[in-house]
Amino acid sequence: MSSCDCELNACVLCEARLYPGLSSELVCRIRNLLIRETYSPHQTMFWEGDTADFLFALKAGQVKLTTSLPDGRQQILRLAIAGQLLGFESLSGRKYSYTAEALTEAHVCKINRRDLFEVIQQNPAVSVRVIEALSQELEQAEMTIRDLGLKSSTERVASFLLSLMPGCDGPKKTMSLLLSRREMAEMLGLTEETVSRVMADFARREIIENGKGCLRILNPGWLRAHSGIANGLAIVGSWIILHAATLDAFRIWATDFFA
Amino acid sequence: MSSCDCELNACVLCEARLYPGLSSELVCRIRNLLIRETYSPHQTMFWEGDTADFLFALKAGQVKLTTSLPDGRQQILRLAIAGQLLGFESLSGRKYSYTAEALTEAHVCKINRRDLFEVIQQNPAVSVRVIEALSQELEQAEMTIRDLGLKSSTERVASFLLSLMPGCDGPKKTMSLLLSRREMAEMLGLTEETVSRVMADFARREIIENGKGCLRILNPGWLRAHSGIANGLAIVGSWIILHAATLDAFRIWATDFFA
DNA sequence: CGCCACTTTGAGTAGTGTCAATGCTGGTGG
DNA sequence: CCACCAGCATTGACACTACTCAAAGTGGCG
Repeated sequence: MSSCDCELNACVLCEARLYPGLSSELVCRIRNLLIRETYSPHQTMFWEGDTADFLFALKAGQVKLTTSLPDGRQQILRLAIAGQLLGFESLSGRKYSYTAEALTEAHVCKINRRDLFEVIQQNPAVSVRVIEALSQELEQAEMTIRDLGLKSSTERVASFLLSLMPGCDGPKKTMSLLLSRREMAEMLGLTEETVSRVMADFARREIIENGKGCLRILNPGWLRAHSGIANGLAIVGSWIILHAATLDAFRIWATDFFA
Repeated sequence: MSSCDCELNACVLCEARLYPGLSSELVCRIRNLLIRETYSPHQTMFWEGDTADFLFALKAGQVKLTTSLPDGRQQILRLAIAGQLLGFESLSGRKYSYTAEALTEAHVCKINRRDLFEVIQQNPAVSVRVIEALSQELEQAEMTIRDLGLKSSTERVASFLLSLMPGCDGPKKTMSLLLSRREMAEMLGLTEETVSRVMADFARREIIENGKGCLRILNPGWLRAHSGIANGLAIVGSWIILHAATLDAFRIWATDFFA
């Protein structure tokens, strides 16, 4: 595993644990099919509509994926982060369905269609990994559909801000906001002005505090309560889940109803 | 291939061409891992939040996939049609991220997690097929995101109606509309009343003609022109494409500009 | 026949989009 | 060094889309 010139460990396609039972020479041979590239901020990795020759694995950095309507209206599909794969269209030789633009410096490795096919055919473990990555992105996309279909502007901005926080509700520390108001708007299906108004409103209520390119969440609880995901009463599949705080109100309603 | 009791050909997981080079006995063994089921209209195949034990392949019929916000607002993610796979969450043993409800009588076969894993590990061709299915659904989901983020109510209804037509712009023949106004609204991120108004408007302008549960598109051209996908000028990636009709207007603008 | 679910339509309004003006900041060129 | 400019953000006034609430029409079914 150390006899060749491949040095990458952060890439989903490169990780040794993907190739269980393979000799280290073989692993290195696979690794050598990968092309390393670095993109600087604002640089475009590929354009929507270009023929999809490569599958990209993002090792570090953030990438913005956008698509457009013919008249120029633009939508950000999602922000890709380290560990994700871009350009699955390459597998079936279609065209990229979105434009990928680096937001930060971005380190990727890419693999061309033919090589990818070979690797997948020969290494079931890789296929499984790819399938899992794809299915998680699909699930994520479906959550976005739900949000765009159902949520108000306030809820959209609130859940967007929460999505920037690293999972856990850690201490209210400053984090970087790579997107401009316009880009946030393009991501949330709103206008620049609406986003600006909502953000300004949040700042006035001391829910957030925003500097240039950075942001501090002062009251994550408020955001959660107004992000449309936690309302005291949850309907999940065939289950109705009541938050303790809601229960009293429900009891009153119920006694009234059954009286 | 004919010596066992498997009789299915319409299912992506069952098709013999997926298993090139396998003996017919082996193909039959795989086929025997599949469980056939039939659902009647309005029957629920699985609920959002249930543990995902099975991957479903839809052989015939249409299925509605919905997800909800905790307060009950509901969003239709998409309509699944014959040939598609549902419930990829089963692969990683997660929970279903949506509820699947049959719109018509639906024939499926399902396979449990353990068996699925085995088939995938042993048959690269199956993996590739699954990856392609997934990546197409992801692309479809991304188009939905774009539409919900950017389009007006008229554009949403127009493109929805077009999506019901079988690709080609055939003769204006009657087709079935399985969704109620409420369901169309839940799919398009609108309200029942808005959808009703737009549809009534289309009918008054003789763009469509609607009976109960069916629909005839009289003027597909108008719909295309107002679906946000064809405006004479297209910006695709780094390319600017002008429709001939737009070219004159552009020339005028350009001469003016460079004067 | 009445009931029910679904659809259509109207009136009024809340929430966003549109347009325009202002201020701020960082970069550029004289 | 400063003047200038372009881009970004904020804010206000206003318009308009789509939502809300309400009422009435339609068709199927027991």
